[in-house]
Amino acid sequence: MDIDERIKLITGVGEEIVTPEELRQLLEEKKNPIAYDGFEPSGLAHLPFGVFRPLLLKDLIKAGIKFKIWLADWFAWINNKLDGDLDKIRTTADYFIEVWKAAGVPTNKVEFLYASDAMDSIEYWNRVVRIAKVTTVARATRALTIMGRKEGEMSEVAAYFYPVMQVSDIFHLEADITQLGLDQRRANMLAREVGPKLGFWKPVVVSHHMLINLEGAKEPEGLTDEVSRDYHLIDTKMSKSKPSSSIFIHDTFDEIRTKINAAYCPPKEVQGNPLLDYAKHLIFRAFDEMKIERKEKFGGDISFTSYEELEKGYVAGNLHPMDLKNSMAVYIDKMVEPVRNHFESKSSARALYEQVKEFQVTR
RNA sequence: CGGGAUGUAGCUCAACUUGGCAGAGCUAUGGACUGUAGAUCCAUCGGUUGCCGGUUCAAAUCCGGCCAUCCCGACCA
Repeated sequence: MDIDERIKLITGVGEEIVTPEELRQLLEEKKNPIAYDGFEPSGLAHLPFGVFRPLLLKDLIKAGIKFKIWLADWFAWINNKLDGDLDKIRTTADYFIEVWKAAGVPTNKVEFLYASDAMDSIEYWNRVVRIAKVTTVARATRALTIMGRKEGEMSEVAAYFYPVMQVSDIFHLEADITQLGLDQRRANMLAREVGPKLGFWKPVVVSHHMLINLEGAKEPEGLTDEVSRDYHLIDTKMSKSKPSSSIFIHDTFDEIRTKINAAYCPPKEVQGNPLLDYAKHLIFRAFDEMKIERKEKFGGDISFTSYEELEKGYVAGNLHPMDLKNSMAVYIDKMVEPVRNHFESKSSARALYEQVKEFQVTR
């Protein structure tokens, strides 16, 4: 595969790439550059994690990327996920791996690493301190939004370890590319700034889209300061901790249909519309065509072969929200089904699922 | 260790001074209106008033003790 093809694949994954020029240069230098994404093992797997992420990964692997999955157990601990109980977090990490296997992630091409395995390394902490020493308190404070919490929710000094440790991870994992969600932008930018100062490299940042939650992004473009934009993203993204506005890989077809039906979906409007968001980032990434069945009185069946075509039809009013919803439930169910089934049929997977589900309830 | 403040519905808070059926807003749920959702209107759910005891016919309210959180100070560095 030539460089242009590889770039095309990676560009398709990145909603933002810093910088495209550096990406090209990297691909020219390395046949198999290393990329990573980190996850706090917290609750049950939802669409962004169990469906979307594996889809992106498929293209990255195709492009020759060597991918490292960072199970950020210590980070979940710092962030008080699952009562800050490291045992529960470790169990959830194992469940996460199981989700990915079920989702068809080739485990021979992806490396799973636990953060806690690196924590007894003096080099790691030496690096953390060096990063902390070239980072101002103000800068670290701004980066705290990567924890997905707002200012009032954080009161522990431990939070300040989070961004510097995350930057340290990048160099620990020897990542040429940081391929995380757009909400992790601040840590990655910090790494680019700090890397060269400390004799490391400047990672290329390929940030993927954040799927929006079922309630939609209703706020009318608060173009104010950067922090409130971060907050807006935190409020808008599909989050495991807000079950009512998320779809999980364990949801039955009926549950999916009910949730989709209750989703925010203003007619003819694209901005902040979760249904259009899923069509673009899930359906057309996985399928070549989206078929929509309608009764004759509503215009009869219709089919779209690209997102652009669908969006055009929606804006023009040729596609009613309810028809889109009905079809969406079927397609999402199709995507979730293999993962859901895996946890139904394989007993060891089911046991993990049951445990993690318990953690949710206890919370 | 000491001083102060706070603790009431899932969330934000009223009611405490002067004891008398524990309330509002938001959220949630259900209807109305829309061929979805949202918005709007209507209705409903929601409570061991942090815990234990005391005074009283009657305690969220007054008194005592305890617990938790926050602020300030001291001790120790």
